[in-house]
Amino acid sequence: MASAATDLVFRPLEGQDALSLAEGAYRRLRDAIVRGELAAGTKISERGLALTLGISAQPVREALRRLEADGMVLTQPRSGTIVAEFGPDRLAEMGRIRAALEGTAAALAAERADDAALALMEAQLAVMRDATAAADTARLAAANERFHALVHAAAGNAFLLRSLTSLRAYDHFNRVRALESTPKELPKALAEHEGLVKAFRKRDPELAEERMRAHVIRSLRAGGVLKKGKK
Amino acid sequence: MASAATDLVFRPLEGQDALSLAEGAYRRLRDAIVRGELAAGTKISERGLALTLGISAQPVREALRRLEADGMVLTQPRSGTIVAEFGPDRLAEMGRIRAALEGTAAALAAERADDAALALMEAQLAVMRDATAAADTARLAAANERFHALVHAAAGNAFLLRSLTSLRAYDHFNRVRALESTPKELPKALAEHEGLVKAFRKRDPELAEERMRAHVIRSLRAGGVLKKGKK
DNA sequence: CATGGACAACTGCTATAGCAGTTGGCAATC
DNA sequence: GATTGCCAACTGCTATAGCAGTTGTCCATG
Repeated sequence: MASAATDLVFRPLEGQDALSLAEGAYRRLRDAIVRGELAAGTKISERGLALTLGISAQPVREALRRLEADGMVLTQPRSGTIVAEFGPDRLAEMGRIRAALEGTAAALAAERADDAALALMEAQLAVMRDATAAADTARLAAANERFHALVHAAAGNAFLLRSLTSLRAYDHFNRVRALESTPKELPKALAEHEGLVKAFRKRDPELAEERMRAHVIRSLRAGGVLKKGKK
Repeated sequence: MASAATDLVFRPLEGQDALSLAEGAYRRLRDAIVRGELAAGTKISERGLALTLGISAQPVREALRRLEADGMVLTQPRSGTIVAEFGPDRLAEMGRIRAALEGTAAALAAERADDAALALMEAQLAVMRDATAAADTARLAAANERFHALVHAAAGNAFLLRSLTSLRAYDHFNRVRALESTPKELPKALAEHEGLVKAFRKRDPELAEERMRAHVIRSLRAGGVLKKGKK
């Protein structure tokens, strides 16, 4: 019998297809997991998945190792790999980890971002102002993503970039929800982003770190990932 | 001609040898890099390294992917892999990232550590008290390592554990240095550890996070990784 | 001497095959 | 009926071979 994942219909990868098969398999699997198409506890077989995806077992294995590092699957050596669970507690953990790392990234960005990078951020701010005024949540979400990516790039640390990219996936659970939750949420987030860039302009790492941290935590609360009472 | 890494003599792996070849290759390479035996910019070939280690190319490749995630090597697709550089700036970055993640781990540990885990930590504290009194830096370093590992385990997050384990490797650059630097350093670190456990006992995540963060940052300053003036 | 251009020797990446543990069920035994 | 041992069908892991890009060198050409 083939793996339980065999039945799954994976959505094709959009955008550039020049990716390696391992990278493609990683993204497909990651997306399938966060979308709930692969329930927690589902057994995953390297061979079975390779058959489903129409590729060899090696790239699949590589993808699974990355997912394991991301905390999305658990591998028992010589036994099997299963999809990890994503209860509220775990999502809250990942959110707090992300807040800490985003804060560090902001601190580094405040020290290093050059004028070109800051200009790009401000360009995204302009887009976000428009989208906020128009209440265009889809456009806003995209601009928000690009803004944070610019900060990560400005930080200029490979480990940090990689970690934050991995953590971003967990955000899919509540991203749209957070933006649509409250009418007050949109302008509040915009103001925080603007304050962030001001901190960058002032070259104030500590201020930038604290603001980014607070921003992420508050947005997580708005999405219900973090409880109101707790830090 | 074989790779430049071929000449290297790798130290055998101590302890358990039941590890997978990929895991073994990862540790060997990581240690060789942090020890400076593989200079920055050194070209690494999957095949060449496999030949040197006497294993196949697949485990080597897997090790290199992990090292890339750790920020220790850079891989240009279809071109080559080289050892990354570790200037003072980069080490400072990694230290700040580690401080942030250790802080989050401490916060989670404060919420979840049960009596058994706390007892284990206090057992390590006792060892550290002895070692500090005897100025036995080697014993102290080992106990210190175990103590932090206990905190990471108590946090109970796979991603966090993996990340901190990776970051720990960077600490090799200055670990011994930090402990031997000042006579005042040892008792100071001990006091901080004790304060940390008290915060755990009080179930105060915010206090634990702040104390852990301050502890890591101060120890990094003692080792010269972070400048005195900066955060 | 400077300049392309092709070829050979790399590189990372993927496919196939087979090894060695682990697991679960079925049959023989108590 | 409960228990134990065994065997077949898995599992992740590793080895070998070959693909497809990239790179540098050497020779022909201007």
